[in-house]
Amino acid sequence: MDNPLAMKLEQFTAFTADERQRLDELVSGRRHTYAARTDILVEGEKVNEIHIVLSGLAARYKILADGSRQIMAFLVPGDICDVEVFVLAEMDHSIAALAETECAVVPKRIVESLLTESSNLTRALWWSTMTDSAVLRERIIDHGRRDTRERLAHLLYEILLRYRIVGEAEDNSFRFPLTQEELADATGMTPVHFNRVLQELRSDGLVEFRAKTLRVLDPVRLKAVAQFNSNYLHLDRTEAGDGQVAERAGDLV
Amino acid sequence: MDNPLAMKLEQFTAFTADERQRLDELVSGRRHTYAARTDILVEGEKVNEIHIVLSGLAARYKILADGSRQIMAFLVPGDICDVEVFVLAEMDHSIAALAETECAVVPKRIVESLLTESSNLTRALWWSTMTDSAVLRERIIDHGRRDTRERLAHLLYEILLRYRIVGEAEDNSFRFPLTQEELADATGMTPVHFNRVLQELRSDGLVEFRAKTLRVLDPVRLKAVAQFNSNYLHLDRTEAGDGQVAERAGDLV
DNA sequence: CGTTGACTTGACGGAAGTCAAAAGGTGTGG
DNA sequence: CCACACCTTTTGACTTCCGTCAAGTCAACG
Repeated sequence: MDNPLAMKLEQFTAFTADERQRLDELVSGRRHTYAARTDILVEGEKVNEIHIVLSGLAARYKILADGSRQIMAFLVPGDICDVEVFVLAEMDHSIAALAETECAVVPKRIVESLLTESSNLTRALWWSTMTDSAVLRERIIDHGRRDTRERLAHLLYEILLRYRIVGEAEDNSFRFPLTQEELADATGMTPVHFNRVLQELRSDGLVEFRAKTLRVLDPVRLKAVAQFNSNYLHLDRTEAGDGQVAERAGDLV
Repeated sequence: MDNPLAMKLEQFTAFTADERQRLDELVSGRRHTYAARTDILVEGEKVNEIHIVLSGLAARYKILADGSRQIMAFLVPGDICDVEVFVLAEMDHSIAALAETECAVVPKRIVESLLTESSNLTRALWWSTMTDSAVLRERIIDHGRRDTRERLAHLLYEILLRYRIVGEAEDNSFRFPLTQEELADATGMTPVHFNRVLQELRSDGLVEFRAKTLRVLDPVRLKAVAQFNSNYLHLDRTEAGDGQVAERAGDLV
């Protein structure tokens, strides 16, 4: 099986055969499959393993007092659910599997020993954490200063790139198994209004979203509508020095 | 002079005399004072030092194509502007001093060597980074699912706690030198609407904001209005085992 | 005393929320 | 294999919150 974590981290740096093997060991140990709409981690939980998404789709979320939910981030294959376990006492938010989701479950001491052995892997993990933060910041911009149409376009374009990186959207079409209500919870809209905005993007010929599959029909115009600038995803791999740009994300960056 | 970085990190763990001295060295080297409304770092810049805010107030922001600005985070004394320099090629957003702001400017190799020497300091830096992410997530919730009144209350209460941690808001009152327009850019409102929301909080006897000073008149009710739960700031210092809870933030947590 | 920048107020418009119901899909059990 | 229940998506009518535009006040400062 391919290793989405390694595929993602290769956007940052090249690995030696040994490092690559370490990354493979990381995802080839214990695994757990979470059913659709079940929690992987809940707010307040003390965690002793890290969870790496291998397939499926998960989301960080919080439920407020009035029952409303905000999804703060999506976790696609290759994403790590809980790097914070190394230093934080307990989860400050929950993570749910939106569809059936398989995770590698790695005891934190395994990761710790791996980090002391390879500074390159340590740096790759830092890179992953820093880009996760950049994605959160971009979400704040989405909510604060982009109208709902731009906001949805921006989120979908980002998701497209992230799926491309792990090789799951070769033809700009990928399995995206969630409901409009869940996307509304991520974009800060009501389901009703979300539906109207989605219909706009559809009738403009930008995207198609049917049967749990998202197809981006016109990436160039979608990117323009979103005023998307991919710099915050840090896909340029400058260290490599070979001028190679975001291999798998391709011309969309 | 006191060391706001150390004060903040002590919320996470206790330091040995040696570690404490290392932290003091960190802020006692080269310094730079930035005038109000000048950039500390700009998007696209390649950075080779880290900047630690010692006094004043700064903000992470991005300007969009239509000229609107979104402030994604405030940087108060003790906050680090750019941990990402260790792995990211260039800044994906800008940081501006909102008031006159003094920063410690530390070459990144100094920090790197410090991190290899003390795993406790490394963990403290991780804690700081992870809580920064948690703050970003909370901002997403603010924008996505809280109305403007709750959103402003939430932001102000968080800022109050963060100033208390570094010893600058003993009496729930602190210097907060920015304009309503800047706060509007942080809360995703127009200046006009921001002004009305602020007036509401004022007339409810919750806060006072005059002469660049914010005074929280009724922290208990402000916290209730914001539906504030401080868990995401991770001020509990569980490792210490002495049951000591958020010393300087005190009863507000 | 006039200029400037920040704050405030009012009137109005529009984007998004709310409420309610209908239509379309999907899975399950009889 | 159909019927039913249930969930998701869609549509319509109405409301509300917030943005927009414009003018006016106020304090600081040269």
